[in-house]
Amino acid sequence: REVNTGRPILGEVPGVEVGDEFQYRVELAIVGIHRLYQTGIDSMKHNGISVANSIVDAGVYSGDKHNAEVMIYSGHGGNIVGKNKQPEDQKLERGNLALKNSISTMNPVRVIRGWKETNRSGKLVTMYVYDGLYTVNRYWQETGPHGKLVFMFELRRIPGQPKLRQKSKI
Amino acid sequence: REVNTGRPILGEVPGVEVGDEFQYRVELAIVGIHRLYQTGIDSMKHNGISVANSIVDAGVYSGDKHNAEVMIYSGHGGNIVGKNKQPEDQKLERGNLALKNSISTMNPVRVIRGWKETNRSGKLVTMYVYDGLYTVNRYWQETGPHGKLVFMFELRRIPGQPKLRQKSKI
DNA sequence: TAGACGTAGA
DNA sequence: TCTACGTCTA
Repeated sequence: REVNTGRPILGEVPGVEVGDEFQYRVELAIVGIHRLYQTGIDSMKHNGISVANSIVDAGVYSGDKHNAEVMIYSGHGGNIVGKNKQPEDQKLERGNLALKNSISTMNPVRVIRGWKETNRSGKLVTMYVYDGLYTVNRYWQETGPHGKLVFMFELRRIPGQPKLRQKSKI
Repeated sequence: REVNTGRPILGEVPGVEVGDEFQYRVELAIVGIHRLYQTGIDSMKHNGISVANSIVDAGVYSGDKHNAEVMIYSGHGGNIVGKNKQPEDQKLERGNLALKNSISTMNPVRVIRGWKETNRSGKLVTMYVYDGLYTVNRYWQETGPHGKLVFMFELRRIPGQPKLRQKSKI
């Protein structure tokens, strides 16, 4: 089967339900809930402007927080993670701009959460779970640990969706 | 299905035949003919020394040549491809050392060849084909276009294998 | 911890 | 052309 069948989707993706788990980013791309292999913020043109349609929160940025209703998500860029790169202020472009635009358009954003766990082979694997639809409430800038500006986005889970309950481990 | 079931294999991999085609590097890892996602040279310990068990020739290095019987393959390291990196002399380590060791052990090395083609959707995709088993005959150093030393390996296809004939396009 | 002939989308 | 919360082995 080909990766990325069809156009990017805003909102619910047919056949994918809250709580569905995946092991690889490529699976997210195949089922269509997040097309990008590495990038955390996926975006698309909607009525002429770029809006976010999905994000992956792999829990790698210290500023990120997640509870049942509200999550705080860091923008990308500025090489926060990168090794031998100089950190820079994040810019309001690409995914960051898309997330900002989604505040006014109030479009649903799919949220996928990732975490690490040890499978029965004793191997550390990354797991991803589809958390459901969120809207973006607001954004601001913070100074990161490296002294450079980082965008922060607050998202709120759209009410009425099934509660997220992790399936049995492996 | 998990990536990398079992231990690395030297020589033929059950279920994989000359001419079998793949679209993604991850598929090579899954079937077990080349475990590494990006690295061109896969190696393993055999009788205590590191030998090469498979290589992927994606045709990206100008020094590489391939005909029906003999192929010339560049070593890795030195950031030949990298963008904003300074090129360096390649070192006789990792995959380069493994390929050199395979000269004296005369162990079979699986060769996978890659190329780019346009599918019917008009999208440029990379394809890989399993070419069969080779032995490493000799190696030497050359000065690359960037003025740094590059290892070159000459491999010869083991006789008696089916001829490689590409399957029909898509 | 770092390296590697990856991938797709902007 | 370049970015990106990848993913593996050593």
